Amino acid sequence: MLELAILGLLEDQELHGYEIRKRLRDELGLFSNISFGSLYPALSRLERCGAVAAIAETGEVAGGPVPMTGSLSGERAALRSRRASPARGRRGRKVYRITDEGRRQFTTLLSSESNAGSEDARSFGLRLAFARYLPPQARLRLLERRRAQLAQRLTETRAATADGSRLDPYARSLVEHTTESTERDISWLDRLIAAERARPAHVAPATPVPGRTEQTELQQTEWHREPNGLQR
Amino acid sequence: MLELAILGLLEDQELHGYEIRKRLRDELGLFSNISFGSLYPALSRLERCGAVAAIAETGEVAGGPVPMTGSLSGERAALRSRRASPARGRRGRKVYRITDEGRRQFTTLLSSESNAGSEDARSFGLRLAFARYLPPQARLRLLERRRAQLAQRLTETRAATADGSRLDPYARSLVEHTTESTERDISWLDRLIAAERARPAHVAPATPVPGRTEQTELQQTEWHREPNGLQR
DNA sequence: GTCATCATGTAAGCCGTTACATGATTGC
DNA sequence: GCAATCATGTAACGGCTTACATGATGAC
Repeated sequence: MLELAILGLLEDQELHGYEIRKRLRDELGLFSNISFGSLYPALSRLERCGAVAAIAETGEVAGGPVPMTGSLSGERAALRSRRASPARGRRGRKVYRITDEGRRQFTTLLSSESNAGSEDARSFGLRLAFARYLPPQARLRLLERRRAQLAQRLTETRAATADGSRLDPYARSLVEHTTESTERDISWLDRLIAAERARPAHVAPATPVPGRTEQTELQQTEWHREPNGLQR
Repeated sequence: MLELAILGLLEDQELHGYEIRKRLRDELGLFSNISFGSLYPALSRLERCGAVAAIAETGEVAGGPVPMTGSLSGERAALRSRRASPARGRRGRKVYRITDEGRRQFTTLLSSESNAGSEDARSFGLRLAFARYLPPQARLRLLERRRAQLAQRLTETRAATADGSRLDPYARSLVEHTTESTERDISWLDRLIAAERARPAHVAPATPVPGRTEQTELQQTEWHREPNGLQR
């Protein structure tokens, strides 16, 4: 899960850990504030199994300490730009780059429908965020699977709520609000699905392409966002 | 967390494990399908520390197998109604009842503002579902804390998204939808807060009272739900 | 010179999951 | 008789959090 997120971000560009965290938080809103305690170990794991490569940017001299990871990442010692560059050359900032193996893993993770039945909101959000790397049919399946799931939940909730419902006002308000949210999620998905269907099949071939081509198709569809008031 | 949910449900009536799971899923929509692997151990924990008491309803004879848990739950063997009752006397269905100690723990858990800063959606939902057991000021604080949190997240997201935003259409749609959802959550909270403020302070005293009295107050406030279309 | 921010990491633990094992009751 | 549902539990593990430890850089 976290691995998928990291690989997805690295598909676009090289990044260091701290920056990955920031992107996840500010840009995607996924994993709001993922902790370092899970981010760095994840990066280590990815590095260990060859999915990413680190280009150390340490201020230290080559033969220096380079503690525990020394024997593992030592072979990349040649690549460091020893504080030569101008732009805010911070401390031992390890910049990671995705490898071919990493790209392969990313694709596998992204399109894996192993957990087909039960996909939580975060998992779906993550996949959608990187949907541009999916082939069109897989993208459509992702959306439809999620839609079916939400629709089913809604049916079940309605069935359970239909009978009188002796909930107190707080619980009821919660349930109703949740239901409304789910309904909105579903109609949002319907818009996405419609846009996806409207896209000519031949535009994006099986090989994932980073963006641009698809932009027009999606954007000429009306998302009709009205600026709903929030001020207080 | 799970403990809080269980105690909250047991405040209302005696229940057995399987039924607790169902309520959580169908009624509150929280913990959608909590697994038995966490439910039953939680019940055991609660029983071990005296927060709940079990009234065994087993169909087995007293001296029977009663495998691994024998030494732990054996002392309640006296209380079983040996398939005497009429209504669908199922198998060894352990019905749990909350104790005074359990009620004390429930109050503590429910009103604990220890994790004040970061409260996730589920934790908030759970507390709101049992908000009727909170004294009015605590209830208001709960709502306002949540509101503040969402508002802040929104501000941060806007700040991060403001600059151009070179997100691809999928990621952008996701971010926009999330933002809208958060806005709706906030205005929902605003309605709840307003209703809470409108309630005369003397209606509900410090001691939590199960419902009824408060019903009228909350319901005369307009929640204005329009039946938003979902059919397909 | 000291404080906030950037930056990386380890250790312990919580809270939940899946998978497995068992068995009673009900309906066909 | 057999399957579906109800019902309870254990074992192993997963994924993320908090708390801790460290240190560089830049701003005031």
